[in-house]
Amino acid sequence: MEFKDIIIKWYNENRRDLPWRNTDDSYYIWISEVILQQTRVAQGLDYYLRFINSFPTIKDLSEANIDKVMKVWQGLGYYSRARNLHSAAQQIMTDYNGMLPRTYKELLKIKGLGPYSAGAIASFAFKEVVPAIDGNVYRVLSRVYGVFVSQETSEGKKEFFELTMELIDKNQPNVFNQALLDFGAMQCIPRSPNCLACPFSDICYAYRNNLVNQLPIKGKKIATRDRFLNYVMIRYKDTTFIQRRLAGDIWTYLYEFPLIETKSPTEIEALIKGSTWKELFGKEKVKILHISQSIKHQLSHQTLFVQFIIVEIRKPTYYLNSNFLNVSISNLQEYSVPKVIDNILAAEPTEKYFLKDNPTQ
DNA sequence: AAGACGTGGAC
DNA sequence: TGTCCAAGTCT
Repeated sequence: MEFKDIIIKWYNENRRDLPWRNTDDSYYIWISEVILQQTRVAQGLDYYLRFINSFPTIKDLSEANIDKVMKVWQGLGYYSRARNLHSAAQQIMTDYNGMLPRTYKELLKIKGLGPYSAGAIASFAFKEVVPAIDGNVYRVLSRVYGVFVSQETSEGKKEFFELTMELIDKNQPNVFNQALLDFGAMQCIPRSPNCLACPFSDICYAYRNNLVNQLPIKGKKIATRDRFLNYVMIRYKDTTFIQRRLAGDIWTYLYEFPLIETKSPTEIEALIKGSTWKELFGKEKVKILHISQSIKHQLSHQTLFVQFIIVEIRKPTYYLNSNFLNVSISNLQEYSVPKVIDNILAAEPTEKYFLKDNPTQ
């Protein structure tokens, strides 16, 4: 049996039943592919269901408020995906007559779709004979065929693309590509794969040469830096102040409380003396209600130390009113916030500082 | 071309 | 506890 026959046979016996595989609608396949970028099925499944329920068509998505889209995406990470989906939907309405383009080449022009996703959509939805090469495919092919060039180099990308084109089943590229994905995700897994139960064990280069743990060749790891985020949750009557994060940093378009970022852990006394505090509050009286513990939150290449300072004011400054959104505490949940803020709001009963009968009032 | 961009599960 | 890394893309 050829490679394609073995992997498709394995797929027919082991495939996962996933909602985006029970549809031919390219919109749903598109959404699923974007959600699954760098994201496990278990993590993305609920988001997929909520997303297509909230935005059933491209038109719905294109007409939706970006804040609503971000709210549905809240907690999933890599938020540029949600922004790109939204703007791509508008791009498709104006430039593509409301229909997702049907070829790999045209799909590459859609915001948020790179070589993998364009190949996945082109093959899954439109049966185009084109590879859909992701981390799973790199891993399977590098092991079975002993490919030692890193996938991150342009040389490696070319080599894997050509190898996949040789192996692909031209009569059913959709089944072949999905089979390769599932095989990598379920059988040829990164650590401790069960090679004894593998249909390729007799031909697998890595298994025969005891190199399963050395392949695929992985790039260098990235350095992480520390950041210290001091959030000032302001109580003004039954409202608080938030702002939307701008582009150029983490969490673009998510909301957050007034932020004082420092280069090192900083005591409240120092924060009060700083310029941001003076900007926020001017000469108004500020009553400290609560200071939370510092929460450590790990991003892919930043270690965040996040602290909440809950304060009460009698009168907002002009600066506060003009630079922040004044929202009722009961409406706070309508706004998309980073996971770490959501976690703190859930863990600490912050609302109690906003209750009318609060003894501190 | 290399670094930025989230989060959570597994070991 | 720390490290890896998962259906990648963008700049």
